[in-house]
Order: sequence, then structure tokens, then C-alpha cells
Amino acid sequence: MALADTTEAAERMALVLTQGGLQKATARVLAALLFADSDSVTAPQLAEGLGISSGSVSGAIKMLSTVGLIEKVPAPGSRREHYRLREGAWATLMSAQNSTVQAMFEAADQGIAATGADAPAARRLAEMRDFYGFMFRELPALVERWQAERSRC
Amino acid sequence: MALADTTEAAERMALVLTQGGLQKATARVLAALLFADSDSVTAPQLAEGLGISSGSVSGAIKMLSTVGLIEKVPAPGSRREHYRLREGAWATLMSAQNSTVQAMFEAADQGIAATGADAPAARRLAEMRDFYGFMFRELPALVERWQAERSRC
DNA sequence: TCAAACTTTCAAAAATCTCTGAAAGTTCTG
DNA sequence: CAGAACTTTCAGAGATTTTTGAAAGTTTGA
Repeated sequence: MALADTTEAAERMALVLTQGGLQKATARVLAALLFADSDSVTAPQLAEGLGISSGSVSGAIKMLSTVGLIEKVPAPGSRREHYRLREGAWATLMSAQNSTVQAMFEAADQGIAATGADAPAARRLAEMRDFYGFMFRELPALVERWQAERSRC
Repeated sequence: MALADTTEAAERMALVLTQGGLQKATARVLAALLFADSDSVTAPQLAEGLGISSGSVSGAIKMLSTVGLIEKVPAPGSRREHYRLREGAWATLMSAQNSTVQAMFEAADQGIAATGADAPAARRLAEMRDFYGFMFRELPALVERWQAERSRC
């Protein structure tokens, strides 16, 4: 049955997302939105479909909205809140992860300040700082390159 | 006191590493190796200095070695095992994270296969697949660019 | 080869994180 | 405006992860 197949694929997707750091309920909500047959989905539909509590759905929606992965659908009539995956969500997510890169850069930089430039640790910290500094500069450019390439098609 | 400052910086670093997904003991071991005053450090030194059990140190070393962040030091005399941060560790780490990107790509690809290309989900999954496909192709090149730039200096 | 020092393993304790369920708060519709 | 349906919040139950501590296994040097 086709539905079973997509459910299984969605659960596999949720597993991957979990390994990427999302909690289980959140990952399943995101996967459900990815695999949804309609343009948007309501919270009760998610709770029902996934067999989780409304509280879990609420928490998942809050988290995914904060990160910018999903959004409320403007007003498809005037019914209750509908949610859907945002356009360009993945690029947004990658940009968000760039703040982790920034944190690594800053931690290394502060480390150098704390050790003094001639300590043995300084060389190690400098390599770290330079690497994450490079990535922090270049990753946004990479994402932009993707967006440019995409809009060209 | 200078030592206190570097300890504090190391703990801050450990916190950042924790947010990056490492468990606490592992993050503290890595930070200790980053901030160490000597070229290499033994497991008992780490356990003593961090106030954690030898079992935790062993687990941390195992994990960090597997990922390629640290290495045994060949033979600084012939004493017990010494460990240190590997040269180019951060580039290695970034490359390892690329396998997460690959997993995302593959999950999206399998999702498309499961839904059929005309389902509403297919467009969403295709955007995801294309994005992670792009990143999976381009990230290694970015790391290489870093390495080239670094060796030039 | 033996003793000492180190390392690894693993079960159980401790700590942490996640989910639920119910109550309180909203918003819509009749 | 009242009732119904939905949403949010949060304390506590439940699940999971992490750490420890101790025993077993190694390695080293005399």
C-alpha cells in the first residue's frame, strides 16, 4: 500500500533528522510536514497522525518555527492554524548552523587571549580559530551560490 | 592567576563543544588537550586534572580517536600512552559531519522514490535533495580550499 | 617472570532529557 | 455572548544517556 511506504520513508527521515540533533517528536513532525499530501497541516492532524500528544506537537511546532524551518500558513479560508515547511528551509537551517561555527571560532579566540600567544596551546588554538574563521566566512557564500543556482533553473 | 583563566577558557570551550553534540566528559577531555601546556597528555593526567573517572577518560579517548580528532603520540621516551590533538583535526571533523549531509540527501532521495514524483511531497523533497546534494558536493571542496590556503602560509 | 601501573569494560547509579496529560488560556462560530 | 474546538503551559512520569566504580585485562620494566 502506497501510504504505508511513505509512512515508512517518513519514519526513516525522522530517524536521520534525530541523528542531526532534533528530538524524536520534533523530527517526526518535520518529517510529516515534508511528506504531507496536502499543502499544509494542522496541529491536531499531526497529533492524530503520529500518535503523540498535543503538547508534544505544540513544542515541536514552537521549536521548528523558531529555527525557521516551518511557518504558519497565512489564511487558507479562516480555519485553525495550518503549518507547512518553509520555502528555502534547508538553506535557513544551514545558515543557523553557521552560528555553531561562529561559537567555535569565538571559543578559540578567547582561548588564545587567555593562554597568551606563546603558550604551546596557542598554536593549536590558532589553527582552530583560523579554520572556523574561514568556514564562518565561506559558508554563507556557499549557501548564496546554491540560491543563485536554484533561481536560475 | 593565569592557570585559573585558562581553566575557565577551557571550560567555556567544553561548553561550546557540548552544544556541538559531544558529551560532557568528552568535550572536557578535548578542551583539556587543546589547552594543555605540554605537547601531549596521559589518561591519568586527564582524569586527575578534570576530576573524572578513568572510565570516562577511556570512553572519551576512544570516541575522539575514532572521529580522528586526537591521536596517540608515537613514543615520547617509551612511557605510557600519550595523547594529543591531531594536526588538521578540525578539517577532519568537518568532513565527518559531511556524512550527516549525505544522510539527509539520501533520506530525501528515498522519500521521492516512495511518494512518486507527482505527489505534493515530491516538490518539497526535491528541494531538500537538491540542497543537500549541492552541499555534499561542495563542502569537501571548501575544506580543500582551506587546506590549500593554509599550506601556502 | 613478577609486580606495579595503566587501560578497558560493563553493570548499576545518577543525571538528564522528553513526553504526556491535564488545566488554563485562546480563538472561532453559531 | 456562550459553547466548542484548538493551543499552550508545565509538573511529574517515563525513557534515555552518561558517569562512575570496580573487576578484568594489558603492558612495562626490573
